[in-house]
Amino acid sequence: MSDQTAPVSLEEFNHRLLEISESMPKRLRQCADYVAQNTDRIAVSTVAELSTAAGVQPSAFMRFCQLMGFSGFSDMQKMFRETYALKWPDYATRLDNLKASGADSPSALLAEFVEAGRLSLENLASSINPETLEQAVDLLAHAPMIHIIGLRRAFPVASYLSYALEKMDIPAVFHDGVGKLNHRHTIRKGDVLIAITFAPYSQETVELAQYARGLGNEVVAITDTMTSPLQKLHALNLHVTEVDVGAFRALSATLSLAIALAVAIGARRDETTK
Amino acid sequence: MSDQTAPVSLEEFNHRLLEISESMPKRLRQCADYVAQNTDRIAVSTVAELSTAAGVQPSAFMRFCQLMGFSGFSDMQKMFRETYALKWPDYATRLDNLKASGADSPSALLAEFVEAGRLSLENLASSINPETLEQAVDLLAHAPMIHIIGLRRAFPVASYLSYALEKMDIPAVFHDGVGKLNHRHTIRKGDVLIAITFAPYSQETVELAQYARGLGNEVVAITDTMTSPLQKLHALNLHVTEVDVGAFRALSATLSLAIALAVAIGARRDETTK
DNA sequence: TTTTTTATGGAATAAAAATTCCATTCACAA
DNA sequence: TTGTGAATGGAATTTTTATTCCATAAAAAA
Repeated sequence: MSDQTAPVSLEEFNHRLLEISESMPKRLRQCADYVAQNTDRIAVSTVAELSTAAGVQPSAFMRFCQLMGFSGFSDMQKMFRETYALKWPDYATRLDNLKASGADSPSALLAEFVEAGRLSLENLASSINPETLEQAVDLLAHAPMIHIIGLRRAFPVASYLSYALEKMDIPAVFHDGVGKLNHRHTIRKGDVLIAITFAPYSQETVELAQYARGLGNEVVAITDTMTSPLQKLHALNLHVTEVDVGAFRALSATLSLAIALAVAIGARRDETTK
Repeated sequence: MSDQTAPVSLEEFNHRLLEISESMPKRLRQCADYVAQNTDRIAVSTVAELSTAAGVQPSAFMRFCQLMGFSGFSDMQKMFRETYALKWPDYATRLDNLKASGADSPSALLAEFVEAGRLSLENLASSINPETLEQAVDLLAHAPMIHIIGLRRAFPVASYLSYALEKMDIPAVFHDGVGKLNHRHTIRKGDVLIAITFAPYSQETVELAQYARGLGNEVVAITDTMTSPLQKLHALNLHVTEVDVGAFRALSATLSLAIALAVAIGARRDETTK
């Protein structure tokens, strides 16, 4: 079977997986990759299910189990079923555990950000107005070119938006501020600007929005309060409230909104080109 | 078998259990009691195991399953295996409202990303090992300089990390790849590199990590699977599994981890300078 | 007490799943 | 190109697990 003794814990399992997945042939590598991403499914699935999901034959999955040091699938599954009980205390308990490591330990802090993220996402789900979102998507899907600006704290959001649009082959200019170079002259009639900014509002972002508006272009704003300076410009406002942890925020909700916006634009454009 | 339709969720199951366990004969009551206390075992056990543990015959357990409204044990187990991973609570209703706007409307899409984000955060809370995180913070808090790299999809994470560290006056170099300029020579003895990359792993990130490791520097990796190439470098691995929506992911969990890491480093440094 | 209904245990059977085996394909070296 | 060994797919077989059935025991009703 195998020259090595079988892993008896998740750590050992992962270690072994890493060690040998490099040198595996194609099909077995597929198993390794699938297993690495879906470790939690092993305890509750059959070889047939797993092998199908991984895109291989049951017998190939079998060989994978043996390479991992187990006598077969059942043997491997046994390990997962046993260790599974330990990971089960539910989410609330787990958060408590993280926090328990000490009032200001890194894991307690992480737990707070996770909580804040969850709350922000819930807020987002209830506060976003489907019609406004719809309008924004419609506007952006028909724009010959989309311009994106977001600096400082909003920079990650802007860059992710650019990444997503680029992936979908949607023409977009990212006004990233590198070298203080200004790309404002790339804005043409009919183009739409996505401006992302949070208090304290960044000067450059507000100015670019004003400039675009001055040319008669539409502006979609992703911002945090109703009193944002972008409001005055009659920009189409997508309003996100993030829950802070101290002076920091995790941006979970803002990023989710951004990526949803991007994918929706992509989908809409596909429809209209058909 | 049963006049009633089978429960399709944990709530329904518990409700049913409560409702009928009163009127059950001795052995079946034993089953009900055992199941009420060990609900989590159902998905990963056989009838034989469960009936033994409950102190009854397999056939008795069988009858119990049927009384609960299932066609048999397999049918009941199926429900538990399916709900095993996804047991998100009742804000689901609000999401349903968003989805109601139409199957592929922007708000339905947003709802999916919100769900995915929440799941990812829950995964993060359970999969992060407090000790590993602690080690990473310790390492980074004592570094004379922190280097950060993360490109493509990981770029927003890297940039947010840089932003947060800068806000806290922690010396950091962001290897942002602008102009393909390479800042690798700024890495000095004792510096620590934070490398962020997800499949498909970006060449530049892996190379910088290898370079740093070659100089004898520590590397903290934020990555998605156990088979990441950074694993081989014996980097300190912080492992995040994001739930995808189609080909896209919202980065909620990764960003939360990043910001928690940054703030923890800041806090730790304040302590030690006192 | 006797009869009837209900519950129970355990063995027999059916179904499903794991595992093995072998013919075929593929990849590499000669 | 041809030969050789490794890798793969799929069907056959074995093992495990679920399910049914029925004889017996217990409880309830007559």
